Amino acid sequence: MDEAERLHGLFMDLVRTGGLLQTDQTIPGHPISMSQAFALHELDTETPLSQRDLAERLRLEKSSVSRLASEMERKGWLVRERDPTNRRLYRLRLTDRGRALHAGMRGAFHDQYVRWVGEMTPAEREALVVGLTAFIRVLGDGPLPWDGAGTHDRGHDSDGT
Amino acid sequence: MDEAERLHGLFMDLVRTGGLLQTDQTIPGHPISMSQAFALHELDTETPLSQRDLAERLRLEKSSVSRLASEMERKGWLVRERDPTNRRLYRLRLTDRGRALHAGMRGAFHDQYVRWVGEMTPAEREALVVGLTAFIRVLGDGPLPWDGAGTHDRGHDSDGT
DNA sequence: GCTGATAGTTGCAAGCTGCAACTGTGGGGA
DNA sequence: TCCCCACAGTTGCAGCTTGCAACTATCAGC
Repeated sequence: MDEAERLHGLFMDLVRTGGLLQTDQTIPGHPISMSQAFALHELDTETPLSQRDLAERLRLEKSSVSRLASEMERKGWLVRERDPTNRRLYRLRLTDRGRALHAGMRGAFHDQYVRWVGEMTPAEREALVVGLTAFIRVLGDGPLPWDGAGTHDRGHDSDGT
Repeated sequence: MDEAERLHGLFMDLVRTGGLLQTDQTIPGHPISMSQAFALHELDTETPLSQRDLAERLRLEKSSVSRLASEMERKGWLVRERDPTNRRLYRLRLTDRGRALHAGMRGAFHDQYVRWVGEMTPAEREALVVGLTAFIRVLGDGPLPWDGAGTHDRGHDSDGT
């Protein structure tokens, strides 16, 4: 079996074991969706992003991000102030509350990560970091297979409709 | 920065770069959802599973799997025959068509995996396989942080409702 | 035969997403 | 200066998937 094959299996397992199919992923104790959590992560920096920027990073449609940001603002996790230089743009900035939430989440996850890391050998840890880093680098280069990058029109219609 | 911290960042990147936030993930050329694709993967074995089994592996609610299986049957990818020994159970079996679809998908992905693997050094490839294998092993042991495993009732309501 | 457990189904509501159409702002050319 | 186009963001709409709860069917044990 070649390495590509093995990777395929590994990722299937990862998604399966990680329960990544569920759509309601929330963080224990926090009524927050996956997207919101990632937005928190992306926005917890010095330089404020625009919604367009955020959409790009999250790989979401601008309208989704619009709603996302709106909801997060409603919850008091961020503020949307217009960029004085270009009033078309928003400058999304986390509030203290937003940063605190992010920190809390990080903490909660940290424990879990420590537990996981603790169950791996040093060699495995090292391998995971190295391998994953490389993989993400490679991932970022080309288009993704599920981005419709390829053949949305190949002949064989395997559907039974 | 400790290793847990680094892992956290890596997984954030993985989800982000992998575009795992989108919900409409489909395979190019095949009108198939993520869950269906994984079901195909799980069912493409010798021993037929019951819907309950499939639900467990996919970490989905039985009702979701019921609909999933029903839809896949409608598309002609599998048949649901009752287990003669226990007629409460279904025995989900892929049809030839279902297996062919799975094989086609594997093929399509294979190309992508080969491309990815091709852009990594042998050491990185090896590391990814080793690290990911270990991680999945560890993942499978304990509960997942987003399974509501913990505190759905901790005091501090960070929500602003 | 009755009771309780288990597998699966269905009604219902919720959440998130993309697309298309629309508003508001900014920049450049006539 | 005025007009037209590009770009950021918003909203209406429909689609898809999910979980929960209530219900049916089957089976096992008393």
